[in-house]
Amino acid sequence: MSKGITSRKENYSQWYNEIVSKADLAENSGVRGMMVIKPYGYAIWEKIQAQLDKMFKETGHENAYFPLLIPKSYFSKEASHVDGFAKECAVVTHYRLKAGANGIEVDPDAKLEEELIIRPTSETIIWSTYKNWIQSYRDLPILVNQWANVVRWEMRTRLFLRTAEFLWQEGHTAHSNMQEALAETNQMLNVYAEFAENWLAVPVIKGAKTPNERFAGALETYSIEALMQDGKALQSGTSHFLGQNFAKAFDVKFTDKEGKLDYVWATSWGVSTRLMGALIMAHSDDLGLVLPPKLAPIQVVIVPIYKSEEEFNAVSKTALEIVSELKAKNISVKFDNRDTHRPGHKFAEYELKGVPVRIAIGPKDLEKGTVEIARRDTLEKQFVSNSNITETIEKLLEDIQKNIFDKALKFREESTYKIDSYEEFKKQIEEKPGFYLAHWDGTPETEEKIKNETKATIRCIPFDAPEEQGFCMVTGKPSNKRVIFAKAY
RNA sequence: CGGGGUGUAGCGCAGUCCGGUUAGCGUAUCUGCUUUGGGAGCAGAGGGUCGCAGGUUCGAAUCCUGCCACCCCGACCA
Repeated sequence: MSKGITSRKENYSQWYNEIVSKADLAENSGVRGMMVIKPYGYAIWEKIQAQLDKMFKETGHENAYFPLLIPKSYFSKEASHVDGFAKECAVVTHYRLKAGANGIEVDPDAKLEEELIIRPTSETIIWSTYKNWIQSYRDLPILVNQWANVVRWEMRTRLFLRTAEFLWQEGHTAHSNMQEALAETNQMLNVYAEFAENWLAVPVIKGAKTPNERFAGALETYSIEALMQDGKALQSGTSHFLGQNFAKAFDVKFTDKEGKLDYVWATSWGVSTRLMGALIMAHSDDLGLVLPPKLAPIQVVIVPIYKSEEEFNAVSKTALEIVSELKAKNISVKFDNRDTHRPGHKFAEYELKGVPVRIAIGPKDLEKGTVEIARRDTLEKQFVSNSNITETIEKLLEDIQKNIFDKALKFREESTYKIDSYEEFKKQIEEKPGFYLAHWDGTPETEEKIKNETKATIRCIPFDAPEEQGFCMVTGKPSNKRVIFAKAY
């Protein structure tokens, strides 16, 4: 492994790529735009999954699984949905190969009568199924989630941030009335925000998308928006209020308490492996990945320092005692006893991989009855007496979790600007990318004009934006709250 | 799909303009010895369809033709 990585200042996107590859998170595969998630990266994703899954179940949801392939006819039932996804769908047209003149080839006799779409999202197959599940208000609500992969044929891809195939969860719920569906949409956005802030340690802004940025087929799209260290926004989770659009498209009606037929109300919500991108870009530094302790596959690593075999044995004895103490406290710990690498190499390696806490034990420590404890986020080191190790580490893990959140929040606050002049906006968003709070006249035309001229888009209309009379920075028309503009991933 | 670029050892590259030893360097790998409190040192070894297919030539990584792949920049997007 070559030493060091490109600094953020030097080349931010190269820095990102190097962290992904050198921290062993993922790599490109033989299929353009599709990634291999490596064991260390997948271990983080599993932790993300485990926690979200728990939160979904706590809010009454159940997991299920729907097919990967969707008949083209299902897909085309909801008009705006088709418009939104048509250009990035992979299509299955045949079901057999045969040996041909140039090796293996598609058997032209095995053409499918109806072509199948590889799901870019599952609303259509799910609503065609829900039709059979729902007759009465007694069948509602349906609160289902699925963990799955989806394919969107992206032209330009980046590991985790935009890949042609990605892993995600998609929740699909059905309700008997609008209020309940809207409440669900809100609830799940709150679940995402809580997860982002308390687990990923990434502060997010909750808000509504403008019509331009809405999910294809939704009446409302809510999102959580995070700010990355280069001043670009990353949409980190979305929750959609679908109204009765899909129920109408798939003819899903139920009989209410009064015996009247009505269409079912729907929501859908998802987060993806893109969260890994958020995690990386929010906290990491020029030495490598920085992981929040709550999601780190290895929370503590122990590096032995020794010359002779006797020294190694003595150090190991202490190390193994610490391992069992920490394990008893449910802290994941690795004792790196490889003899093939020297301590300095290991230090650098675990910094690159973002392990939150490192313990080094050598002969000098054994004499003094101490160990050296280093934290990844601030790089501070301290010597701690053997009797206080577990306690110190428990506190340290909490501190690190909190500290990286605070740091990210401070960065976001310092990179958020109120702006009223469009001229100023155009200049500043180039020089100092970040969140720009500005008045907007509410029209898609103005939003489009700003996008074309600056590449910045409205990330969301924040829920907590205070009422404030002002004037659209472009057209001068009246506006009563500020929206967030930023360049986005 | 438009514009630009690159394909040479696992990875990163030189060599290509101007054809000519056995295709080289860094790193990684393997072996041995010395090392081990911040990415070890020395010595030795292994590893190549030079993107693919044709052509020109006594001779092609190098020149010509066609094809393929990947990367960057745009249009589209979680």
